[in-house]
Parts: sequence; C-alpha cells; structure tokens
Amino acid sequence: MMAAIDSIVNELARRNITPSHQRVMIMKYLVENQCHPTVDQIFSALRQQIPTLSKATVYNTLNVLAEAQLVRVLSIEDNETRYDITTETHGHFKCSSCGRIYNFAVDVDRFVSGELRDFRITEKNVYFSGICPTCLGKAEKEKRR
Amino acid sequence: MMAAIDSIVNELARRNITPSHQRVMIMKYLVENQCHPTVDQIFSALRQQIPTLSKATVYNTLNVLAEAQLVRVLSIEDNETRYDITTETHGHFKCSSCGRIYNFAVDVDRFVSGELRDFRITEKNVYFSGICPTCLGKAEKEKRR
DNA sequence: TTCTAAGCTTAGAATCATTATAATTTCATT
DNA sequence: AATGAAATTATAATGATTCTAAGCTTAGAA
Ligand SMILES: [Mn+2]
Ligand SMILES: [Mn+2]
Ligand SMILES: [Zn+2]
Ligand SMILES: [Zn+2]
Repeated sequence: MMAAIDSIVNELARRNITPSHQRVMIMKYLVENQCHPTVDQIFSALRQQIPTLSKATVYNTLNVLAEAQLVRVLSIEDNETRYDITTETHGHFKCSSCGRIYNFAVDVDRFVSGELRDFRITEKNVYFSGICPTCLGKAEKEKRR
Repeated sequence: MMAAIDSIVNELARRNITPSHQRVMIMKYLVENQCHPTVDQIFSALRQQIPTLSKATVYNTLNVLAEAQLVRVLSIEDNETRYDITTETHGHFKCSSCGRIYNFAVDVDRFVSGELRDFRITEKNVYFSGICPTCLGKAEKEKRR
C-alpha cells in the first residue's frame, strides 16, 4: 500500500513542522513499515533513496515527530528504541526467540483501578514478552523428530 | 525496617547463587530502598559501606538476580534501567515532573484479550507516565498566587 | 596446613546508542 | 540577488552497559 505523500505533508504542516524531503520520507517509511523499526533500520533503508541522509537527521526527525505525538516511542528493551506510527494505545509483545514485536489490544480503562484517579496520565505503555506461537510451534516440531 | 540478612542469604543459596558480601548487600539495599533505584544510586550508596565496590559488580549482580527472577528490571525510559525487588506484576507510573516512580495495581488477566491465547507470556510490564498529584498540586498553587 | 581450581570481584578498556556541535545547505521572503 | 531562519550533515562527545584480564576468596583435596 502506497503511503499518500500529500496526506503526510499536510499532517506535518498542520502541526507547524516543515515537511522537508527527509521528514516526509521518514514518515512514509513508518507508514509502510509498521514492524516497529529501529533508528538503524530506518536509516539503512532510506539511505538507498537519499544517499546524503545523516543518522542525526533520523534521530532529530523522530524526536520532532514524537514531540508532536505523530509517532509513539517504544522502550520495550532498553538498548533499542523502536518507533510506531500507530499512536492509539495498544500493547506490544516481544518474542524473545525471533525478536518480532506483535501488537495486541488492551482495554486500558478497564484495568486501571481508581488508584490513579488524581494522576494526569499522558502516556500508557503495555509491554509483554515471551515466546510467540510461531516459535512455540517450531520448538514443538524440533522435539518431535 | 531492617532487612533480615539471613533470609537474603537463604534466598540466594536456595537458587544456587553464592551469597557473597556484595550480593547480599545489594539485595539488602533493594529491600530497604523500594524506590526503583538505578545502578548508579545503588553503587553510590553502597560504596560508602564497601569502598572497594566496583560498578561492574553491581551490574553483574543485578543481572544474576534478574536471571534468577529475584529482581524485576524496569525499562520505563530507555536511558536509565531501574530495579525492583517486588517481582509480582504491578504497574509503574513515572512523573515527568519530579521523576518519582509510583506503583499501582493492575488486573492483568482482565485486560489481556484472548488475542494472546497462543503466546507464552513470561513477562508483563505496564508503564504509565504523566504528572503526579503532588506536582499537579504545586502547579495549581503557582497559578493561584 | 598447603595446594588447587572455580567462582567472584575489580579497574579499566571497549562498545554502541544517542545527543551535541558547528559548518553547510535549503528555501521562503524581501 | 540578498537575507536569515530553519534543516541537514559529518563528526565529536557523552554515557550506560558490557567485556577483559588480573587478582582475590574460599571450599575441598592432598
Ligand atoms: Mn504497535
Ligand atoms: Mn515497583
Ligand atoms: Zn517468535
Ligand atoms: Zn511528580
């Protein structure tokens, strides 16, 4: 699915973020690659289209987008920050075997008790980890032979 | 409340972790300081009692304890890992104004939809952030004068 | 007791993700 | 075309964590 450049440009402009070529391409990449990429993945992929691209620009842009709440920052593990264009609250499951990150729905309002009544909550993150069905299946097969 | 050295020694021994002086003191510190300290906080505090203590030992010990599931690792923000002696599942709220981290209860089973039925979940983290009541109160007072 | 080996601790070097800096480029406005 | 603010770039700096190699502890064997 092609990301509509125009809608990205508009979305950035609406928030007073200059829609530079680099910024638009980074947004486009995030829309087209919703696998929660790292800075390095974004940088390496885009470098082929924009040979002059600097990693600092990728960092700067992602910080600008996060500030504007156009991307969500995932600190699921503390050595690799990942980015998600989907900003609505949802949970993330990281498979410790294959490293893949899965989305899942969480009923946030349900599980927060009144305990946080007097807190102003601006961000909600739910991170699970373990083994995904695919990797569980592989392990099962291994055992059986 | 004094942490019972004996019970710490036993708990370590039960898991085949040699209860060295450094390890016991680090455990004891975590029991007595349940404010989710960073490696640096633990190191700086204990250095006064154990002048030869090395930061590498603090890292090594925390990794050993985490491996044995005696401490929980918090990656609430990706530049500072924190440690929690309470391993039962509970949520963490970080106030972006004062930096304090609050615990709160979460009804885990309630909010996990059947979506993850086929996943083996080994770790569950719930991280919220925003402004705590104390800081909200201060801001309110500021405005009023 | 002395010897030995395994496991722990230590200091400092190495790594690696992220941020800071300063020069250059882009681009809208005059 | 000239101006100037903002964005981009390359590179240096920072800082948390891990690695490495040497020294220390300790329990069991001789
Ligand atoms: Mn997601
Ligand atoms: Mn806690
Ligand atoms: Zn997997
Ligand atoms: Zn606060």
